[in-house]
Amino acid sequence: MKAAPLPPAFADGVFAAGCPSRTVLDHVTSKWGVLILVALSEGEQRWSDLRRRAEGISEKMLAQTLKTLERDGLVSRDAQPVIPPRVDYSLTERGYELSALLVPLVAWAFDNADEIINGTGKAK
Amino acid sequence: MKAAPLPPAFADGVFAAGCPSRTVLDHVTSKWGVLILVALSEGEQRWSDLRRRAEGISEKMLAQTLKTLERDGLVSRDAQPVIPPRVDYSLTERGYELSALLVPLVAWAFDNADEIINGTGKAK
DNA sequence: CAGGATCCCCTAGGATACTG
DNA sequence: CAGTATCCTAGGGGATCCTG
Repeated sequence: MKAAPLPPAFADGVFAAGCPSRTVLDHVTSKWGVLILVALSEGEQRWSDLRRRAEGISEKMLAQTLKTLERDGLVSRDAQPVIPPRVDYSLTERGYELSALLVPLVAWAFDNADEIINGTGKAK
Repeated sequence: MKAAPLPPAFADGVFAAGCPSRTVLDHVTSKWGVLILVALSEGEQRWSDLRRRAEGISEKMLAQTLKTLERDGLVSRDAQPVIPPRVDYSLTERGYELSALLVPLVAWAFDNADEIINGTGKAK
């Protein structure tokens, strides 16, 4: 099976141990990173929305993931000074760009999950 | 920022705790899974090639990653009964399909890594 | 409501040595 | 060459309690 590989320009760097892309990939493809990014691709959402949306996520991990993504400039945080507090999260332009790549990946995983995990038929 | 979200059909399942896609995503977006898949998108490669290519990977993790991907039907293993041993790895059709989604992601990470990590300007 | 702060566990992942 | 077998640890990630 031959393929559409990485442009040769990337071929060097991407596999290098010290390449910053390693870090970015780690953040972005972390257990919850993907889900949060994809969830936000549907538009601005509140903390509690995300908490319920990404079923199974702990408060700690939601906070941590959000903070990392914010530092990376992928997610923007809008805290409103009201009581009770209200904080909305949304994608930055760059985050949106990324989510456009992530959404097809997640959709693919969803489509193929059954066959991959349960070996339900080889057809495709 | 509004977006091209997941088709509503996926919206439910993907975020559910028990969804098999969680497992698939974990395998595929694992630290080394992405790199191996992308490396193989360039064509069949030997164990030792991959070991050198994915700079920093340990033998243990290479073996483990390859085995998981093989079980998932994404990578196929071709062991030739010669001395010294020679084993080639390549993508299955499904793995190839997946790599087509992964390659742009890695390329994006590579392009944006510097600005994300070092905050080198906001321009794009 | 939206988190911080703590404590703790588990396992992904590294290092090293050995083998068919 | 292409792995397995062991041992070991950093930190990803969960549970719980606290607060502006």
